[in-house]
Amino acid sequence: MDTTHDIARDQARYDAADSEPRWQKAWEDAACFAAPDVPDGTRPKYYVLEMFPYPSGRIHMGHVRNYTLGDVVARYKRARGFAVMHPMGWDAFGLPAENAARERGIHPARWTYDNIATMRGELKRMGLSLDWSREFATCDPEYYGQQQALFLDFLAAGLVERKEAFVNWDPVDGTVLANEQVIDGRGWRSGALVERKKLSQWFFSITKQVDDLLAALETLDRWPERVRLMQKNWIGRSEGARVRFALSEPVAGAVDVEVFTTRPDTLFGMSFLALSPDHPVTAALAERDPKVAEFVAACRTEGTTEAALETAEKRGVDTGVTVTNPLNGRSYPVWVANFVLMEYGTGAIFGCPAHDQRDLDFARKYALSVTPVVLPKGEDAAAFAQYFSGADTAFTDDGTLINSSFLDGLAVPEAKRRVIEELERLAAGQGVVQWRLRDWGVSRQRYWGCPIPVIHCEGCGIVPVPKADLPVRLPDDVDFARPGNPLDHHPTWKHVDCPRCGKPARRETDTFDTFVDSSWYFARFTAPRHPSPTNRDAVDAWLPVDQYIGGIEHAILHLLYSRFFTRAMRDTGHLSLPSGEPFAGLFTQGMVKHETYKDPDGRWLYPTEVEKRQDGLALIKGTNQPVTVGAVEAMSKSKRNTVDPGAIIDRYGADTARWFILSDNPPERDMEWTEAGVAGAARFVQRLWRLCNGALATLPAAGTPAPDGEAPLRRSTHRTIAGVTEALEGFAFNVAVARLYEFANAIADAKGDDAATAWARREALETAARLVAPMMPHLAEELWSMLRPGAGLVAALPWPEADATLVAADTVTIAVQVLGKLRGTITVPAGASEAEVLAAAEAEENVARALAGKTIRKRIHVPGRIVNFVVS
RNA sequence: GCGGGCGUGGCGGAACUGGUAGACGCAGCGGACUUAAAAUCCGCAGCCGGGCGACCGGCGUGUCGGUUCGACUCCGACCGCCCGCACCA
Repeated sequence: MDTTHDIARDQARYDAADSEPRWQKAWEDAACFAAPDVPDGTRPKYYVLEMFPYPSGRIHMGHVRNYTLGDVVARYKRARGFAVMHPMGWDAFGLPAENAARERGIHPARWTYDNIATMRGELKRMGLSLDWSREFATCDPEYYGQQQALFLDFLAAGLVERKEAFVNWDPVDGTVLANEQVIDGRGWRSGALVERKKLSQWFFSITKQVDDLLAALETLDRWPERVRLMQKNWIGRSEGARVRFALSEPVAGAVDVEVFTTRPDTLFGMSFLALSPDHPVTAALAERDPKVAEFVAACRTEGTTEAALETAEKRGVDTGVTVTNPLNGRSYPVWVANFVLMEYGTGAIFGCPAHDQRDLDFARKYALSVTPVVLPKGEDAAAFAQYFSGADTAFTDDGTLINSSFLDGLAVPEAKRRVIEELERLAAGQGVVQWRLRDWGVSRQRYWGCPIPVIHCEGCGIVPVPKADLPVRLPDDVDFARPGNPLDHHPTWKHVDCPRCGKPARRETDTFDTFVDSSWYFARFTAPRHPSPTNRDAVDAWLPVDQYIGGIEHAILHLLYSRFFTRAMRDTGHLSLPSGEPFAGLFTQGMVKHETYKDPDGRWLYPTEVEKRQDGLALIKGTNQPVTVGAVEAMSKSKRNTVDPGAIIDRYGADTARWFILSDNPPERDMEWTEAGVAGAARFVQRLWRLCNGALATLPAAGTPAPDGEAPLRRSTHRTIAGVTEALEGFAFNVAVARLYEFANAIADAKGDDAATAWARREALETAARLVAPMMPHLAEELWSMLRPGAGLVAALPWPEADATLVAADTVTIAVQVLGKLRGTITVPAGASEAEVLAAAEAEENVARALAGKTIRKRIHVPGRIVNFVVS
């Protein structure tokens, strides 16, 4: 290799490894990204937030994508004159830290804070314009202590309840399992069959706000439609009626059974009543009827896995008891059925097989009666009755009521109204709105979470920890060798005196669901060290978050809980936020995917282990062993199709990684990470730098007034400003990238060395530096410092303004069609009259040929766009 | 089953409010530079047909139909893929 040649080459290259840390330091020294505690009002505020990471150990490409998107927005908005809040922190409580403690003997706190240190370093290398002074981790006592204060206020305000609820109990490990730790009905670690166990737990009363949480979805016009839909479905509002059916004999004190139905209009088509296996009346019946008891026990043992639930056949058992339908006074059998859920409605239904598919399946199986009461439009009553003698498909649409006494002849909606009136008159039921959403259970029997600040006293009951005693800190000396919750078997921690009566009492040993931690962190960022949960001046000035960015996997729970929290915080005086909505704008980014590779033995290979040859064949690096190239899938450790962001930054620099991630496709879609794509991005970084470096010697001095003469490059410059601006405003980052590629081509093509072109070249290069800045901030600074030494940082510059007269074309190219088919184009002055345009169009050679011998019937002219001749 | 989204070259994708489909990039091909390679630069490139050629014609945005002077864009039906929810009464 020719060494001198190589050095010459290296000197003419942009060195990201040298440049990027330099500019990161320059931004830090100038405190470019520090947000004011309270915006001073001279500039509008803009709060950009990306979902904060769980400190799992290393950052991954999903983080890189997420934080790059947010950083583009933050830098762009800052340049547009906004006071920008762009903070970062850590969602630091959670199970993996406890697993590390159990598996490797590392304390959860140590593991977590070590990971945070690593990941903070990785994020800093990306050159993100974050205000690091606001950083916190949710496991900082300073943070979770304020969370405990919030909880106490919620408790006092009646937004918290204590109720019994089922948990997944692992009898071998003696521990509660999260749903994802239950695999095929067994504990993931012990393999023991998981039991449903009832425990007293804390609940946030999210259902108290359900109306507003649903209605306000309509106002979130900067949220993706599908997220709003998912929330809407999750909340699940349905209108119907509760109806009480008198039991033929009292059962354990109960004289009737209440059902919920959305189809009270079909009450005359009733065939049976079905109870959930978990219904209290079922429990009472089971005590005296072994058949019922046996059936209930059978339901308990299956039904745990979702797959089993889906495919489970409808089964039931007749209890021998009957109920009376309040409308017609007839008796119907009471069954216990496996498909009736205790968690929804009243845990009991009335069965109308003709108009509900599940009820029909059930009725056919047990030969129960089927009476049609809603006649489809245009159907003959007798024929319809005949149909139901054997049909397996229920009729669930609208129609006209039949066989229904006073409802006969009414349409379904009317019949519903009428029957509810009647039920209310009879005091046998009432119209109700039913919700699918249930209260949010927040108790977790775990160590690494925020302690729930209450004390259980035998005499006083549940006593809140006085605020002066907050935070209730997690003890450090915990034993993970024993199964179960370390807080529960800690020798001293839970033993405290009751704050009310002073007698020995017991601390709550449950900790909060980690979704609680992430439900208000965006508010805490506005005053992260404040001695109460929020500083009203700061939080009211900064909220709502103007642009929230993260993965679709949080579309329901995290966002819904946060929406609940801001409302609850408003009710308890911690913020005002009139809309109640924490996130005015939401953007959900797609996943980062990569090809998968396997060696001849079927083992997964990392992309770094694979070499792709020119002919497309893939081999294991350094060998001749063939590699099987598999599908492009979401990056995952198990499939080893991951690319380490650190390695990419080492090799190419952060700007290249950012640029590639933005350029590949629209940010809401899944992207494929490819080596060729990164290399292409790296090429552009060099090209832009070379374009600038190569032109430096010929540029006029900075600030020279524009000389006389035309330079077409100026039009490119100002059109690019307009184009990139429009693209960034619309989150079309891939389009912004394309405009900048075009611009680089235009700069390279403008070869003239006259004064006007040289001046335009400086303007173009300076503009390019500023327009790439949101996406490639380090390169932007480097270019700017070459073009304007000593002129400060791009990060502090306003966004370039497009000159409207240069954006507007002086000539326009107009397509000319004959009968809608393109026959040619003409170029005319921008202000040309219609007559001139039409004349030029008819004169165009190819158009003239197409028009020859035809009669023009109509001339359509859309100024600046098109001419179309209709001929015959 | 219910709800939602998406179908454009070899690939990712672009296209304002219905107005030149395929911008830009990746991969590819040809050329220049080089002893050679890398890097870089210049050029070609939807498909089919015709012409030595500048070019010309036809077809073309999942399929079929409709509205319109004109449809990737609007409407209807269908096909395919993806996502969410799901025994919710």
